[in-house]
Amino acid sequence: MATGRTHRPATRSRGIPEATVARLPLYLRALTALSERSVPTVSSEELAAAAGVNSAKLRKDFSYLGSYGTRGVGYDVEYLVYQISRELGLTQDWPVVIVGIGNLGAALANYGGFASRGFRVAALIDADPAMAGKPVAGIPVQHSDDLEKIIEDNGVSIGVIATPAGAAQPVCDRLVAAGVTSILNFAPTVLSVPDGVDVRKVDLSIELQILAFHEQRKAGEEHAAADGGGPAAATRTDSAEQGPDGDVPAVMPA
Amino acid sequence: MATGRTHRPATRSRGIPEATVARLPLYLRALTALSERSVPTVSSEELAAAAGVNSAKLRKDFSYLGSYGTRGVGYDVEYLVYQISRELGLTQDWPVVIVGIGNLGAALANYGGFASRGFRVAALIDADPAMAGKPVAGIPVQHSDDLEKIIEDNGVSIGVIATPAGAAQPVCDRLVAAGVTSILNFAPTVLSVPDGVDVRKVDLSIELQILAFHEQRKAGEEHAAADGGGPAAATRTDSAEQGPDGDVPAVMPA
DNA sequence: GATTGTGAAACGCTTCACAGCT
DNA sequence: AGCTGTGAAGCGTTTCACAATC
Repeated sequence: MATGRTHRPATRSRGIPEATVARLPLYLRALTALSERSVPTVSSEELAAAAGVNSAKLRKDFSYLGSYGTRGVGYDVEYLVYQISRELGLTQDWPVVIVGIGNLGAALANYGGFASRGFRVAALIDADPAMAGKPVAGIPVQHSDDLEKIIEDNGVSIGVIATPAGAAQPVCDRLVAAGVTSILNFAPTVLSVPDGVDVRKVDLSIELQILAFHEQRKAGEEHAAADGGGPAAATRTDSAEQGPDGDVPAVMPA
Repeated sequence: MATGRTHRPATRSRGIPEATVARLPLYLRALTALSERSVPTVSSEELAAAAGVNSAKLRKDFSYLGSYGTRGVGYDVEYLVYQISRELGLTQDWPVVIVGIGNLGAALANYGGFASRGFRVAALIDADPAMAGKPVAGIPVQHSDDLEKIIEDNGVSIGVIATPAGAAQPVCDRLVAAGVTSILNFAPTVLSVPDGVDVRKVDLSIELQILAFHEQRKAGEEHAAADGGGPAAATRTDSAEQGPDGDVPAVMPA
């Protein structure tokens, strides 16, 4: 029994808040860009602007990782890249399978951002026999009959589902049964998974609907725009938050 | 003058919390499925399970929209579908342009979830002259030289950016200059936009990195799994949250 | 008896503001 | 003088628990 916590108090893994975890990849991207330009150090202010968050939040986030900065100076770029990579588990190689090689699956297979972050597309899987053997992004597509074997042979623990909605749950079940414990779901369905499996989902249509909501509001609000006067109008909001990142990611501890 | 709030107290548009707005599409999807099966009413418990949230949250969410349920009975499915659609602005037609017709852009163009939700792909735009005229998802690709004209002619206010990272900001600037006020960004960059423009972003690699973080933790935690005994092990977590939905969407009021 | 709608408590995240270090 | 690291306050969200309603 040990601690006896049945449904986990909330997902804060070893003291790092989920909201912070969700931003680490953002910082990492900004830092990588700085690193490529051979910038040696950054202040929280500069890095925050590059990542699109505010500096107090960034400093608080980093404080959960440890004291990696130098007061009066800033953060060492290379050192931070390493620390964040390590924290995210990107110093190791993650074999990933993509199931469902339609337009989206192909796009994912071709996406450069994976390889550069420690993710390796170990296999592409599709249910269509006509696809079998056909190379996509230089990787031959394999038939879904062999899904279990592929997972086991490659030691895959992360699976990406890019199938139509109807196929997602069966595919998910097979992935999990074969040993996958993290799933990124692009199919517009709620997946049921056993305890210990994490699911994250990306739903393209949902994002558009949220935009439509705000867009609709704008149309019905032709006043605040006109009365503030002209001057401070077209200023860019460089450091504002954007997108579904100020997450409460709710990674399903399941 | 009016209220005099300069930088918006936080993005709660007309009393509906952002977190709630982000879940409305989820409820809508579940309700649509029930509607297709001709289910007349649902309880908060049932609908919550179908949407992957808990029922208290769902009831609270609906309470912001009004009192649309009947105590002792539940919610009328058709009525709720209508109310949520209206709230999200989906009863009107939203012309959308997709810029960058690579693998991802093509996948988006072919994605069925748009059309069924009031979104209409008004145009596909790409910078490659070789693509011009080529039909993708039945829509001929147009050259980006004509971007401004396309936006204006079609009255487009929502743009989707699926270009490489380097092209995203220039494309964004042109979209905004031409009148687009909501942007869904798939390029791995932070976009700067003027006030009044909303940006949401979807970053495939970030989602995987978050999964990797949790995956790494699992590997170093071989104890809670083994000692709880066998019985209650393989139970499905049907109603748990999943993915980046328990959002604080942080739609950039910009 | 069942189920909604909602105050109030609990929780986690963000922001402030400044002490502490270089 | 400059910038980090962080307690404490402020806010928004979730959850609880029960009165109101059918």
